[in-house]
Amino acid sequence: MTDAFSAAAEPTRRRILQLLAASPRTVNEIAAEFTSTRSAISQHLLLLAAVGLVEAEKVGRNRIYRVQPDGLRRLQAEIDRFWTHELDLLVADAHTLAASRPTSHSATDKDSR
Amino acid sequence: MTDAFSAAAEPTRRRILQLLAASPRTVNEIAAEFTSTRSAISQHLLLLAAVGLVEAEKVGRNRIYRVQPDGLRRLQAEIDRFWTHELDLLVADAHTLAASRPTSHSATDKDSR
DNA sequence: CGAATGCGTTAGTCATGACTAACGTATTTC
DNA sequence: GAAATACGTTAGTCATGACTAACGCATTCG
Repeated sequence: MTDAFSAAAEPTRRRILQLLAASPRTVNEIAAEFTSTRSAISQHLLLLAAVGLVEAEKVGRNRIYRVQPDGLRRLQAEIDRFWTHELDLLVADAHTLAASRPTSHSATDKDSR
Repeated sequence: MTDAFSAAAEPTRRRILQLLAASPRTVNEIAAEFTSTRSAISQHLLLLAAVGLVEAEKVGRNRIYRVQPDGLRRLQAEIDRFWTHELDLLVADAHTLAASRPTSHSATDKDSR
């Protein structure tokens, strides 16, 4: 697991990143948002730190984790590189198709979201 | 593995999606781009089809895979939902910081990429 | 009709990731 | 200084995913 894309894709880590983006937190504060143990969350945090998506600041006996903006920018670059021109065109096609065929299954599917 | 985000994050599947976005292909044509067996690629394709990111059209004894634009749109929506307002702000900060502190560690780190 | 081709399927292996429990360490509190 | 707190660390389990090999089915070709 060396790339930020794969690291950020895991559902638990996605939530962690969103929590930390809202505001930096300690490990216990983060773990309080989940049902699994603090150890599990700590390991997720260490992984996120290993790929440079978060960083920790030790203050007293606490470790305050925060998102690392530069790592986040790398993640965005990875996603952008994946989201090639062709993919973009296909999505655009999906939009126009959904607009022109409002009664198709894709349109109802869109409503349910 | 039910969400498109996790499914698309796997490196091999990322490449498959990009290949299919450029143009639809048969399983053998796709497998030719990789070192692993056709079976492995086929299973990746079935997984991608299961989450609705690709679809197959049977023509003769070939199965032509193509990206499913609607599924791709769902993936984009998932990524957008992950990429919250806060994450966006942090990335914007990274940009301005990189511009204002070109000699900082983050700037040299950027150069090495 | 028999051989070859294109794929999906299945079984089984191997590596890896997510997790818990127990422990060790630094720091604060009393 | 002893207990409590906040972590990281380690070991070990369990589930899952990536993969190969072998097989089966349909389709095309000779």
